[in-house]
Amino acid sequence: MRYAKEAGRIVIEDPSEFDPKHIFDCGQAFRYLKAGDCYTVFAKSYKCLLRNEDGYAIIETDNIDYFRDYFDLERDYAALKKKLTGKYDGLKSAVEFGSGIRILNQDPFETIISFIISANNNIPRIKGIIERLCEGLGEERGGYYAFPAPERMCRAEESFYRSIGAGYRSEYLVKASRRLADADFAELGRLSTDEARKRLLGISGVGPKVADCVLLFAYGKTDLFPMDVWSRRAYRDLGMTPDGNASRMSGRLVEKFGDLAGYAQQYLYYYYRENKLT
DNA sequence: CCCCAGGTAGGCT
DNA sequence: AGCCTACATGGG
Repeated sequence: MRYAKEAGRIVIEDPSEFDPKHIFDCGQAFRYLKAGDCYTVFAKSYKCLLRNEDGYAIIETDNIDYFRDYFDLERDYAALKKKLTGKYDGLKSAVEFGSGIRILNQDPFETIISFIISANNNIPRIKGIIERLCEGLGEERGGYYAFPAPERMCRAEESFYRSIGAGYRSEYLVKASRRLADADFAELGRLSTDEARKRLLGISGVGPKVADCVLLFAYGKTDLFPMDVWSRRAYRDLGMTPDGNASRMSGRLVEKFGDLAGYAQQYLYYYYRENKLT
C-alpha cells in the first residue's frame, strides 16, 4: 500500500484499503477510543491517533515503525481481496462491506490475555476489563497506561482480576501469566501453525478459538479459520453443510481457502456480525 | 425472570 | 475422541 512517512505521522494516500472503523469494529483489538471519525489506539506500550484529512488517512504517532508493522502496511490488500472474490463464491458482499479491514500484527502476550478475557464475553465488557487491567497493572506512559508485562501480571492475585470484572476467567489469567512470564514469544512465531497452536493450547484459558485468534492477530498466521457463532452462520452461505463440529468445519474452510482462510474469516465475521445475519 | 456474549475446563462416556 | 455443563458479569 502506498504511504508516506513524515515527522510524527504516516499519510495513507488511498484510504480505500485502510478504514479505522472496519479495522477496529471487526473485533481483533479492544484498546481503542472512538470520537467521531477519530480513533485513539493503544497497543503494547504505544499510542497512535487515526484521523482523516482531505481524503487521506493519517496515523499520528511517536512510534512510526511500530505502527507501520502493527497496521500491516506493507501488505497489498487490494490484491488480496481480488484474489479472494475472484476465486471463491459467497465472499463478494462481505469483502466489499469490510473493504478497509487490515489484519493487525499485535503483541503476542497482549493478544493471548485479551482473548482469554474475550471467552464467553461481549465486546463492550471485554474492552472495559482490559482497560481496568492496564490502569491497575500497566506502566504509566503520560496520560495513558501500557499493557502490563507478564512479569507484572503474574504477581497480581486472582482477587485483583475479579475486582476488574474478569469473573471466572481470573484463575486463567493468573495461571497464563505465570506460564508466560519467561516465554519466548518470538520462537513461537517461527513454528508452523499447527505446532504453534499446540503450544498455545497448553495455556490455561486458551482453547481452539482463542489459539486461532492469537495466531491470526498476533503472529500473522492465515492458514486457519477461527470458528465462532458468526462464522458458523456464514458456513452455509459458502455452499457448505454445517455438521455442528467447530474443529471439522474450521478444517474444511482451511482446505478451501488455504493461506487466505484467516482473511476470509475476518471479512465474513465482520459482515455477519455487523449486519446481524442469521 | 429469561437469553446472550469472538469459549474453555473438567468430568463423563 | 466426542458430548455435557458450570462458569462471572452486565446488558437487553
